[in-house]
Amino acid sequence: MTNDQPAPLSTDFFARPTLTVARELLGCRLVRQIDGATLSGVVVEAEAYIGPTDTACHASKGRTPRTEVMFGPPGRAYVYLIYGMYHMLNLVTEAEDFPAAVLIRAVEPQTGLDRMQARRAKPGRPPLKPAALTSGPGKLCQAFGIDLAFNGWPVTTGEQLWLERGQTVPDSHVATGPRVGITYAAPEDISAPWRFWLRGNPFVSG
DNA sequence: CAGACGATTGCCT
DNA sequence: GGCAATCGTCTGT
Repeated sequence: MTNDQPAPLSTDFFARPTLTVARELLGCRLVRQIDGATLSGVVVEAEAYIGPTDTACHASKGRTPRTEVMFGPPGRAYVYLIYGMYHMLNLVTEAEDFPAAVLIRAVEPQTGLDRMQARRAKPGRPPLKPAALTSGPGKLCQAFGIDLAFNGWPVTTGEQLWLERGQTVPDSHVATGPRVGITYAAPEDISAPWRFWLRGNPFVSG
């Protein structure tokens, strides 16, 4: 039978080197089904966190209840709470028992912007501009309704939360640089160019 | 069990 | 540009 719907990215997609996955996630669509609506956005910024020797990676401090998901099979979500208020969405990569993940830092909203607006709105404040809806890891989780309930969620089944291959992004459109907010890490990890984004895209967190 | 802190955000000066 | 918000997780007593 024919099927016009794009398939969710598979386990094989995530079971590769984390830098490769982070780079190739650019241009892919993040899709969320919630309250009978479909929200989606194109990934425009992502960061790689790679294994036990990467001191910026949570799992470098060992296997704990929180980091357990990163030691598990690829293609699952690693979601955690930061500063008591914001959720971060990561996708587990590489082989089982090698703890690594890609942090989705920003998406360009495509569908369901009104729902995102409603989720992000603050009482007594003017409506947010589209560029403010999902231009940060905490923002996009709030806009997409992603919280700790999704920790460990398989993003390869096409239910509730998944990714789809999008338009191929040429290397000339990709910029790389150091990761954001990891001042506690070792100098060589702070300077590693493991952040990827679409050059000039206004939805990048900056 | 107390205490420190964080892969952020948004309000305030 | 400074800084408070707010809580799960981890460390050390």
